[in-house]
Amino acid sequence: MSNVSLEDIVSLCKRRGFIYQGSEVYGGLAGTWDYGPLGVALKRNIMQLWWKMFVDDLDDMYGVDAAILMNQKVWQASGHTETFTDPLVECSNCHGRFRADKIDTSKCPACGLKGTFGEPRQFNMMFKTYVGPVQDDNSISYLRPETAQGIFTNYKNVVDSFYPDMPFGIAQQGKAFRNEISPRDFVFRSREFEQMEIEYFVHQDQWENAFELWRNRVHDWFKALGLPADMLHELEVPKDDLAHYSKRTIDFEFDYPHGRDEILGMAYRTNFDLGNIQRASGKNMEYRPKDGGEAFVPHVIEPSFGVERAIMAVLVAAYTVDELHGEKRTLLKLPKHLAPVRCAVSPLLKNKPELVEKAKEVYASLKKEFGNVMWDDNGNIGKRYRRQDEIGTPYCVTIDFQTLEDNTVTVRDRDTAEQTRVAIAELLPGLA
RNA sequence: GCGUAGGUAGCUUAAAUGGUGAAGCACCACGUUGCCAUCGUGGAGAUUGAGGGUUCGAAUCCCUCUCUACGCUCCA
Repeated sequence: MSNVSLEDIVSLCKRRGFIYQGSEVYGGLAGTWDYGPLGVALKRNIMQLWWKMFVDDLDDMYGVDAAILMNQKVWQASGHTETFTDPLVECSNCHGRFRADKIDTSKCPACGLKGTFGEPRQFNMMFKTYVGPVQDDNSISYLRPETAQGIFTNYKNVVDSFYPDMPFGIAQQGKAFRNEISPRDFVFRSREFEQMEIEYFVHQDQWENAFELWRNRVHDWFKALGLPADMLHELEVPKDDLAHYSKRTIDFEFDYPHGRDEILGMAYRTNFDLGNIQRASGKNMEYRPKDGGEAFVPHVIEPSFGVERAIMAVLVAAYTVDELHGEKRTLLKLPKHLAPVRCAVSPLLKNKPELVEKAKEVYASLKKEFGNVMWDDNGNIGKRYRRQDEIGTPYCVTIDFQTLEDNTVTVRDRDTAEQTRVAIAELLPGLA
């Protein structure tokens, strides 16, 4: 378990503009969260890092961005339509829940009492909607409950356009929607969330190699997020618990404030999905090796990342309370490439026009270079430092009287609170 | 969805058996302040989660809804 409470994280996120309750002015909407200025910056930094690590920096990866609304046949072929729309009944005594079409509803199979079931209700994890003006069975569509199918449905397109060597992968980032029974634990389980998913296509004989390859890449990812190894755990999902199409799954877990829980999952899904599409669509999903070898329907390794779960882990790992000059201080020790604000610029005193003017110059030049630079002349210099500590700004640049004489500034380090004098000309490369 | 506990200013908390809703921090303005939450003055900010009811009078009592936390349940 981590030593920070979920309450601390939620409070800081709201107070400092990271994450707010969705629809808050109207009393909220369960399972939805809105990102404020700092939150969206952190989120984008994380997603961009992922894209760079797993698409741009690799030779065997292709990116896609599929539509959220998909032909309902996608969800029929994948099994979601069937498995997400069961009629359920609940026992009013023991609260056991059962498929109304699978049991004798006159008696509860769990507690044995009679007449405890009410009317069966459709329990549908997929958000249903109608596409087009006519609302009938043919126009039904769903908000995707996972992004993976958008990759599978484009597998053939990517092969036809690029004819990549096997193995190769397709990556996608995007929203997914699930009507969770009980959203819980801040952004950990919500009804609208963001996934980053990869389907890595291999010949069946190669799946174990690919599994290890991605297992290592996942650990590189954790390292890039600055997550300490002792807060991360691999859970080898027991054979009995595996989905019927999976031969092996590892849940990567993190020590969240609410307990040890999944941060991402990695599954060997065999050729279940492409096989389903081939059957349902009648299109040939076979890959023809360039060397003239036998054609085959590729198997896949699927590393599936949750953005919000990564954000939460990053915040939890970064959240630190220490003591500085006899005062308690809260800081986020975010990796600097993830920090929402790269650096803050301040005049030592805001009522000295010559300091303010010089500081504005420095601010403008840094802003031009990094973009995410914050101007702060509120209160006194100590308060500004503490405020920046709390949002994880790695550096604070202060323009003082010596700056006016020799064009040097002080750069104050978030973690050590140490200050060093740096020539303005050296500032850009120093902060990069 | 079920059970339990809650929701008071941006945050943290006060408000005796129903009787004008406060404070600290944060925020804004002015002054002060030569390097780690200075000090002073002034200001703004709350139909007490929403809606209804009881009452002369409701943050407080009742009902409905909503949101959050915890336990079940659920969980590609």
